[in-house]
Amino acid sequence: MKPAQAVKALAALAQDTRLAVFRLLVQAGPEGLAAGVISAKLKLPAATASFHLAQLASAGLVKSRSEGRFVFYSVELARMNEVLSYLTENCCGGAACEVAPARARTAKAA
Amino acid sequence: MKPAQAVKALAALAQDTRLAVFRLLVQAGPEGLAAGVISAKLKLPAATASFHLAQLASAGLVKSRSEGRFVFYSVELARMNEVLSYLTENCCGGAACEVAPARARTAKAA
DNA sequence: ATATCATTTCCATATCCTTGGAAATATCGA
DNA sequence: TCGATATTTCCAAGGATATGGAAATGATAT
Repeated sequence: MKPAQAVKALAALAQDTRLAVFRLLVQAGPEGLAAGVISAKLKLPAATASFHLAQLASAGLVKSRSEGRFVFYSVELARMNEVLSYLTENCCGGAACEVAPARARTAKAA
Repeated sequence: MKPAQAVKALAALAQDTRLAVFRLLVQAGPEGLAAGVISAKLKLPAATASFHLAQLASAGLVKSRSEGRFVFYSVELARMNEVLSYLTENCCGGAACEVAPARARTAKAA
């Protein structure tokens, strides 16, 4: 996963409404939820929900499937995994993140 | 970790320059790097680097320590861990995320 | 004290993001 | 076909973020 993709995925999750949508879809499982159900559950105007779902989809974090006039959205766990891997590999000391509870000591450097 | 904090941390990382700064600091290890070194390495104006460092600090992802007229920034791995935990617990099917891997390219694991 | 260097704050600008009503599109049922 | 329902696209505010020059702050050595 390239940094640009990681940034896009992180940005997709870095917003209250979208994070709520994503969490809802995680709970919903593989079948996902219809767009209308999502906007109803989160009390969002349809246009707003649609906008955020499009963002999440564009980041590869959710996928959509049409069923009649409904559009079901569900999470792409594989993508989420890639994001987590990216963060673990690039933004922690590798596996160190699990191990080091971070309590650095003072030192000098140049 | 509350959703609001998670959003803030994710937003801090969801920006090219800041992600680059953070990754640089991860590589730098516990001693961190002086603000000037960071802006030099990433070819950023001092004001810009300072702005992004403040964002990261405000999200709790980095901390700063003054040494003379230098200010060293270093990562807060514990915080990063919290973010990863949050994502794993809330944005995957719990442990399910580990189990459903990406068949795309899982080349570099640690 | 003063010149110098490191960093931050101030501020204006440009750009991107979010929101949601209204119109458009698509599907179903009768 | 018509009318109701589901969802998306269009669009226009309003708000939030990013950028970087310039001034302010803080620290050091001489």
